[in-house]
Parts: sequence; structure tokens; C-alpha cells
Amino acid sequence: MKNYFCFILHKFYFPKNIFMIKNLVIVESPAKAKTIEKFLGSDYTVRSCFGHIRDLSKKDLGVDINNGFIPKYEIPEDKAKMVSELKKMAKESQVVWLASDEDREGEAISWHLSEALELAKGKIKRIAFHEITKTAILEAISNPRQINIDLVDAQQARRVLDRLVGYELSPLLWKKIRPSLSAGRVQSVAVRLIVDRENEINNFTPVSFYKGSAIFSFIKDKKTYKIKAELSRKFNTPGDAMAFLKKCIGAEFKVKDIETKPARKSPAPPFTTSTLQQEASRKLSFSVSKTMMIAQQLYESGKITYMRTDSVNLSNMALAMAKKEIESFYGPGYVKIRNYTTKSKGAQEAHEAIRPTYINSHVVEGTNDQKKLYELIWKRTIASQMSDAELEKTNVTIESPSIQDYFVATGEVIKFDGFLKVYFESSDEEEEEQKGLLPPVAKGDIMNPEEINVVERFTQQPPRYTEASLVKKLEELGIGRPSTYAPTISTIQKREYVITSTKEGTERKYQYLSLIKDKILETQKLETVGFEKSKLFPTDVGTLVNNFLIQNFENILDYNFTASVEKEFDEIAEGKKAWNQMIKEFYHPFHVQVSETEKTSKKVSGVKLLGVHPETQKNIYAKLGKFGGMLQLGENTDEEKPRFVGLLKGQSIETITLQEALSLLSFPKLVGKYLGEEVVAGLGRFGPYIRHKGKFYSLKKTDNPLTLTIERAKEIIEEKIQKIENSTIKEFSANPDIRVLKGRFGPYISIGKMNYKIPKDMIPEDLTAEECLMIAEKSPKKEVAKKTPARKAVAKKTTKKTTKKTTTKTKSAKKTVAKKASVKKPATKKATIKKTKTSTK
DNA sequence: CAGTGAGCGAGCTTCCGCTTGACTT
Repeated sequence: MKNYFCFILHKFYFPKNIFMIKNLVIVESPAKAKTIEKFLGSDYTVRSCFGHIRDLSKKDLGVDINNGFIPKYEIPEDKAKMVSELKKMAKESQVVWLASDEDREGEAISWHLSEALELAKGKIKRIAFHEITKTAILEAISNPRQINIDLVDAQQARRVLDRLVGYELSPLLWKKIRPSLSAGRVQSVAVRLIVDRENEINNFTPVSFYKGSAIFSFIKDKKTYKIKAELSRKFNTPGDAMAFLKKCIGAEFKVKDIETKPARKSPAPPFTTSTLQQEASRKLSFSVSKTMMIAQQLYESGKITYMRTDSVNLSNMALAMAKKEIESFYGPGYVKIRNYTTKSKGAQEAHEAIRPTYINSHVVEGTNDQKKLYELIWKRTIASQMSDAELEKTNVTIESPSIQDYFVATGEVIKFDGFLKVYFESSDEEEEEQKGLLPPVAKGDIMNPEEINVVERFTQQPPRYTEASLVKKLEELGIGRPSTYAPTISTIQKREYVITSTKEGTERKYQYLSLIKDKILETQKLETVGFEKSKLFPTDVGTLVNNFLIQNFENILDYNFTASVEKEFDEIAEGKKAWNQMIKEFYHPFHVQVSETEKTSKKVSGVKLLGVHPETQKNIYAKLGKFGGMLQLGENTDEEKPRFVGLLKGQSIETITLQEALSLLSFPKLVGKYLGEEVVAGLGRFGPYIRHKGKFYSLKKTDNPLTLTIERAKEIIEEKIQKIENSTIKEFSANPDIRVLKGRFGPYISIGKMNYKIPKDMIPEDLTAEECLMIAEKSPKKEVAKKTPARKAVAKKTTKKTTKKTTTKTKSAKKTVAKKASVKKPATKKATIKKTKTSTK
């Protein structure tokens, strides 16, 4: 009753008050909005704008290059509704607090908001939160400022530069190499790193050397101990190694010296996006995009702080929580509060490091992947505030008067575990042998050489990049941002510049010399080298595009290009330079480069003469075709048409040999007979296949058509027949075209090449052929046919759009629906994870 | 799906950084 009264009073006494909202706060992320609203109380309404709300026009260059490079900004279709809602709310508000992140992009978001929402200057208060805690937020509110237009200009320069580079280079690639390719400041350098590394590997010749070691035994208090020691020097030739062993025959060894040194290890800083991706890759074998997807889930459910950050900083509140946790779980001796400083180039530090929201939650509810990632984040955060580990390193030197060199045995003992109690950071390099405690040796002890070995070792080729190590490298170079590492990696794979693949190792012989009981044994052993799992390999297109770009745009492909333009962006941000002046100085020479290259450079096909076919005497070429690398046998003239064969997975124009080419050209060939009929292996449009009784069977990725046996062929045939049988619910002998099948989304009807949904009230097992035909006739496909030709043209356009959208990123306007269905969200997410998994595999 | 790759020409592709979305053949 009282409320009702108030309402009436309000209505009659303040009719002219048009402000329904006192304070409108706009942040970037909806999850952030939710938390902040709790801290601010009822006078504040918090909304999110979902990142950038305007961008350069998509279909053209979006920059007026003849008029001071004025950008043409548009509100993207999927943001229009949200922006108009914000605009309406802003009109009804007394104050609009623009609380986007405090970095270049965030400042620009605030500026775009002020423009798009038509906010009067006096109504705007610009604030920024570095951490989402009540004190930080209240402090931000009490220190508002205006939009920093210099910083906005630096962002405009960044945006326009990227557009100009991307939209001028890409069309050049369409003309010179093939359609739909792309180039850009970030992606092209990422590809270059991978191609450069591949070249290093191809040009690498391993050099062998010889490494000595020994196992000594000694007796102390009637007990026999053994100790392993490494020789202090390496040998270059087997002769030197042999000469050394000969000297060791009959030699007497004793302990010359024991040296003990204390050592310390410090914990790694808390996670940033890039280090989280690296550790999740090494420790959990997550791909970069999987890590980000799971981190997003944890963030949205309020379990961790924001996951796209380059900062290693923790809030005071987090430090206090960490201290309390460490004290109560491990004791006060384990606490050491540390302030880490960010070292990476171009870091903008708009957020905290990635940490648990509540550090007292050691585990979380959720999927297994969420639990694992959370645990990793929790441990890393806690460890970062723990004391150093204290170690003791011991070196025992063992020598003999008959040899110049000496052996060293090393041991490592942990005196105080400190942060190691919780977390150990892994590295990309091969793990060193765990060193433990040494047996009780003393200076002057006589050491018995049980065996002295010299092993041939080889210098190692540089490793190929993993997704995560590529991110690490990009971050070191200051290229890309936390929000773009994962998308960049998927872009270069989508363009087929790079593939993630596993390379089987090759066998290599090495020498093993062993001195046991005064006798030297010489043996040859085999080892597997060069095995690389889930690494990034350049494709032929990737290599050709990269070579083309380096040849013509070395300045853009330079590893330091981003760093040098970043310097200029900084000058703009400091108000020392006009942004369009900087763009002008860049664009004019760049544009000349583009048009020169367009005129002078020829179309790139990467054609390479491999040799002559011994039977036909025709030339064999390797070159880039529409669908990737291929072989061409014979010339392409009016009189004769050449034969074409696609290359197999793992083969490339760069590295294919004449031998390999000849075996590809020997297809199709007979594998053997099965059930009285020939099994023929061939190389088809979709890769290698086998044919049997007129039916085709694809080979698995792991199958090599060159070495396929008839036994394996039988397996493949049987497996496929089995699979079809398993997925068939019903067949009709009268009409073999109609089948009821089990699919990914449940049962469906297949007639010829068309598929139809089964109505919910019908049982798939009970369907008759007639019913199937009826369902087919009634199916929604008819609706499309019903459309008039005039509408068809429009429909065509929209369907094209939607199919395109579903293949890339599905965006829809069903925001409210999605929000309401948020309880069901995890399930749908799972489904999409599965989907992407199967499609990438 | 299944041994592609002609030639013509219309119409399309493309960047980097902020954010989250999502329901089927």
C-alpha cells in the first residue's frame, strides 16, 4: 500500500523527470556487468556492449584514401539491436559511465559508444576498473575522466593500418595465386614463422659427436653402491672416442672432489592468456582454442577472472586470499607475497592475471575439462605466492691419473620444497633426467669402473611449432593480442597455409662403444628420431604465399614490423603525431608496392620439373593446382592433355622426389582379390580409396596407399559394410532407394540423395515404404519449391548467407532466447565442441 | 561423394581486435 502511494506521489509530483535511470554503466562483457551491478547498488544500472560496437565498412576498403583517410564506420548487423537499446537507455539516464577497458581498444569502444549513442559530453563519465573488486570499482567511480582522444586516434591508426594491409594484399593473392586467400599483419608473420622453421629443418644436417659416461661402484661399510657419472668432454670422431676408452683400460679412479652448492628455484608468475595456453597444451594436451573455450565457461560461471589478459598482476584482495590459503594449508613458512611485472612487448594490462575468483575454492563443479583447467589455474596462482624452493646441488668429480678428462656425478636434493609442493612449470625442451640423492661418497674414495660407455649422439634439428609455442613466439615478438591468438591459429589453418599433423620418426643408426672388464665392445644400435606429435607444418599454398609475400613485401613480413608501427601508435597516443599523417606516410609507398607487384609479378604455381617418366618419356611436374599440390605427367598443349594426380597427405611440392612421384603415377593398381573380385587402390578426388565390386571405400588417414596390403583392404571393406548395417534401421526390398537410417541427430529417412526428418509421432522401426514417400513429400523442402521465382532470388541470397554463417560462426539475433535458455547452455556447448572436434580431425 | 585441374566470365573472397553465440541432415 505504501509503495503504491509512493508510485502515485512520484507520478504526480515529478511528471517532468524524464530520467528513469540515474546512472547507466556500460562495460564490455556481460559477465562483468553482472558482478559489478552487485557492488554498485540500485542507483546504477549496468549493461554490456559486447566489445566493439562499430567497425569499418565490410564490403569495401572502408577508408577514404583520398580524403585524409577518414574511416567509414558502421554498426554491424548483429549489434544493431543492442546498440539501439543502449541508445534508448542512455537517453533516459542522467549520467552514462563508460567503463570499457583502459587500453587502446577499450578507449576506442568508449568513443564509439559516445558517438553511436549520441551522448552529450557533459553526460559522459569515463572510468576503468583494473580489477573487479568492490574497492577498485568504488575508487574508479570517484575518479571519472573524459575520453582520451589521442588514445582513440592510436586505435584508429591501428585499425586502419590493418585494414589497408589486409584488404590490399589479399586481392593480390587472389590474382596471383588463388581465390579466397588472405594476408595480414599478424597472420602472415605467423605463417612465416612456420615456413622459416620448416626451411631450417630441411636445411639441417645433423652432426654426430661422442658422449662418454660411466657407472662406478664402491664399497662403504660393507655395502656396495653404484654411481653414474658423465665425462667432462665430448669427442668429435669415433677414433678419439676409441683412443679414450683404450686409455681407460686398467685405469684407477678415485673421488677427487665433492662440491655442494645451495640453489633456489622461484615460482612462475600467475597465468596470462599466452602462458595458460602453453601450460594447458603441455600439461593437459589442450589445443589453444579448447583452452580458451573452457576458460570462457569458467569465467562465465564466475569461477575465474577474465581469461584474455596480458597482465601478471594480482589484486590486493587476491593476494590476501592467497596468503590466507597458503598459511592454513601449508603453514606460514610457505608464504611469500610477490609482485610480478609484465615483460612481454606491447602489453596493455587492462585486466588482472588469470586467477580463481575465490582462491579458497580448491576445486570446482563442472565437466572434467573444467575441473582440470581450474586446478591448473588454482595451483599456478597459489604457487606464485609461495616461497622459493631450496635445493642442494652436489657435484662429485672422479678422476684417474691415466686420463686427462674427468667424470662428474651430479645430485640434487630438495631441502625445502616451497612452491614445488603445489606446482611445477613444464617446458618445451625435453625433460632432463631427474637427479636424486647421491650415495654416500667421500673425497679420496676408490671408484671401480663397472662400465665406461661412449655413445654417438647427434645435434638436434629445431622443433616444429605447436599451436602453443607459436603463440609464445608471437607474444615475444609483440604480434597479436590475447583475444586473437586462438583465432589467428584457426585462420591460418582455415586458409590451408598450415596444418596440424604428426610426423612419424625415422630410424637412425648410432655407435655404442663400451668398456667392460677391460674389453671394448663396439655395437651399432637403432633409435627413432624426428617423431613430432601435433605440430604445425606449412602446406604448399602456405609456402608459396609466404615466398611471394617475402619477395614483394619484405617490410610487412618483417618480424619487427609490428614493433615499429606500435612505436608510432604510442607517439599518436601521446599526442605527438596525427594518426592520419602516420597512415599517409605508410600507405603511399605501400600502395605503390602493391600496384608494382600487380603489374610485374607473374602468376605463381610453384611448378617444378621432377624428371622424366621412364616408360612414357614424358616430363613429370609438381605444381599447385586448385585443390592443392599435384603431379602433371606430360605437357598441357592442344594435341595432348596431361595426366594429373593429387599429392598424398604429408607430401609437398617442396620435398617430393621423383621416386615418390613415380609411385603415385603407378596408380590405380591391383591390391589383391577378395571374395573372388579384384580390389583396386586408386587416388581420387577425396584422397586415396579402394574399389571392390564397383563400390568405393576411403582409406583412413593412417593408411598408406603405397603399402596397402590385401588384409588391411579386407578390414576396411568389412568395417564399412558393418557400419552401414549398424546405421540402417530399415530397408525395403521393393524399393532399395528408400532407407531408414540412424544419423548423428537421430533416425532419418534417406531417399536417393535426399534426407528427410521423421515426424515425432512416428516410430522409425515401423515405417513402411509408402509412409516414407509420404513424409518426403510433406517435408519442408516443398515450402522452398512453393516460393515464387521473384522471391527465390531473395531467398537465394539469404540462404547463401546463412549457410556461410553456419560454416564460420553462427550469429543470430535470438539474444533473449539464448539468455533464457542459459540453464541448458552447457549441453549445447558440449554438442558444438564435439562438432568442431570431428570436423577438424 | 569417387580417376578434379579446359576456358569464359559474373560474383565472391580478404584484415585485426573487442565480445558472445549455438538447436542441425
